[in-house]
Amino acid sequence: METLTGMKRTHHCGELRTADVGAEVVLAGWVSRRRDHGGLIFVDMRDRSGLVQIVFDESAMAEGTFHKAESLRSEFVIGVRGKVRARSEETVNPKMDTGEIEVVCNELRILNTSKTPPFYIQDGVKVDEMTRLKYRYLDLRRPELQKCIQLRHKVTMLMRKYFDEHGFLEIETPMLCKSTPEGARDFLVPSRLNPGEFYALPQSPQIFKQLLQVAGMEKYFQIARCFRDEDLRADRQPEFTQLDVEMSFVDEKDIQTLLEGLIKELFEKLLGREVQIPMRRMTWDEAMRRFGSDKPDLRFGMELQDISEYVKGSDFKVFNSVLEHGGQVKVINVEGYADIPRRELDGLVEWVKNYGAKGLAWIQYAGDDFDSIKSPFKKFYDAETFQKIKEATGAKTGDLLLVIADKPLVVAQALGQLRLEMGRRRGLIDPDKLEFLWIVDFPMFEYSEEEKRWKAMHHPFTAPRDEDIPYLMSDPGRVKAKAYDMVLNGVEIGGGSLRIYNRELQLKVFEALGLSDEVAKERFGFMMRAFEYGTPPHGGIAFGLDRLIMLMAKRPSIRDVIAFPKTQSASDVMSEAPSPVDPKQLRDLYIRTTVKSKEEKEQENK
RNA sequence: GGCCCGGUAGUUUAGUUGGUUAGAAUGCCGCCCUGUCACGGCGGAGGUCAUGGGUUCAAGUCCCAUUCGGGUCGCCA
Repeated sequence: METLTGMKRTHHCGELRTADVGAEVVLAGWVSRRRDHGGLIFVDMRDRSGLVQIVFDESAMAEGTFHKAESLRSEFVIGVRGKVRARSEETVNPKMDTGEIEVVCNELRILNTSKTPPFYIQDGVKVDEMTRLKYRYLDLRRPELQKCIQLRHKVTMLMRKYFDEHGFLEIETPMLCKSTPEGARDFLVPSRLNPGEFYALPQSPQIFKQLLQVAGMEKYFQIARCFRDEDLRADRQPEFTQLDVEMSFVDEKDIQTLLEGLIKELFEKLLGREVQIPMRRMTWDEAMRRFGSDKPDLRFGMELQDISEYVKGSDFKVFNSVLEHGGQVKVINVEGYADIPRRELDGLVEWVKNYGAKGLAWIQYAGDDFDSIKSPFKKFYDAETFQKIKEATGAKTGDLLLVIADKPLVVAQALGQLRLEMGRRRGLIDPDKLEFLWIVDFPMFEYSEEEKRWKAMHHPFTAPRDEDIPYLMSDPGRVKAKAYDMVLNGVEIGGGSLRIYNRELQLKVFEALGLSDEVAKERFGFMMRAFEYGTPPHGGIAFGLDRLIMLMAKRPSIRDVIAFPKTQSASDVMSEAPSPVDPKQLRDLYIRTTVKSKEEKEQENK
């Protein structure tokens, strides 16, 4: 094994160009590929800047050096001293950034060898994700993942600069916190010094950032790690990072404008994409009505339309019963798809059931006359009704209406999802578009059927609209909150609100949520005490950093922009966390487990 | 917790109604090769068919359970 002593790196591989021809350079990096022609060996050498071709010419170098070059294998770590040379016209490689030059080696040091890697270190490799995760440090060598991690760095650097320039202080908040079971499940941390008691890892720094406003910090931000012990998704990890912001003496507009400015800078400076500000705003009610979602994807139309008034009062029992019970009948128009295969329709009927709908109907306007219209409820209505629906929805001959009848929330959910699915299937979604918007006027509460009580839609510190305060107890469903989400292409990337800063109002909201004085005091007493000492009006927002970077990098999974992500079962296949611990560790923590270990279960099965 | 998809050389995979020695590509190893860039030529090694059980004369293939990975519903204030 050799060292770098006396060999100081002068350049990075990927940055060499024709302008460097003639220069004596020293490079360090990995062997990406080796092409051995006998007396002539080419090596594609890689560092984080890219690739460059190194030439080893037997006739033009020391015998020992050439011999060493023959022993090179994939992912060996090497140091190369050599001269940059222009390639002759026929040997230029237009596919490489450095393809017009090559480096003729005159000194080679093998700094480390490598086992043959389990997969190519190359973009676009088709490898099982588990293998990639097990060898994450190799996967991360691939240029496309290097770019993701580099982008992430640039994003956080720019965020820090932006907030610093706007007078914000970056302040760290504790990782060991008080557990507040309202909301997501907490990760718990046992306390050795306080037997039987537990900390929780923060689901977000929410309470602390509000207390920092009480503390007079006025403008706070943090790039904060958060933890939620819930099931994972392609865009959800048990630990994730959020850009957390809170400020005093502001209104919604101030916060939205600040964040619009940040997003604009991020997309323009890092991606060269223009962002129009101010962004459009849409109320939650409108978004649900038109798109069936509180995070509508505005890259295409196909809006939900209500046809209840045209189909009511017929002999069709399904619609009647829905309409009599406060439901609605809504449609989306899949343009030009009246000739949808019956098999696909049947598939969609099953598909919508995943989203709570009991079924799906349709109208196929296959031709201009009544005879050519196909619909499962055709026999219950006359030609005029179908004509009216056609006009009201703006459907044309050749179009397909997909119909869902149910309670408004179910219609929104199922038809909203169906809209997205049909948008994808029909290729209506332009992947290059950027459609930002703010969703505002969220409901303050949503009713939990499971728990038979009202729950905070955002969180219990969100301020209700002033005019709705009288209805907090009498009609919680009509209370709207001073809350807002930023949505990009159908993905919620950030959300925030103005907070309650009045102690009495906060207690009232706790009451509306069914938290008894005692429970509220036990969980949030320290916050209520703080609120007795001059809390400024304040509000803030949090952005999902991982999700934002995933979208910026156009990656299908959040895992691609996190250096060491977890699998869907929240484990790390590389380090094999979580794992059983030594019984002594548990004794120190006064913890006795009743769960059988994996090993014990295996023994039992045998 | 529910539903769906998947696990076959290092990697990506083929494998028919259950039937001979599980086939290919790539990677790997050896030899040859001075202009390749997915270099080429010749030769070679490499398989717990995820695990356990069952059906059968016979299981990669059929059945059950488990496990791991992925997607999703619930969940995610």
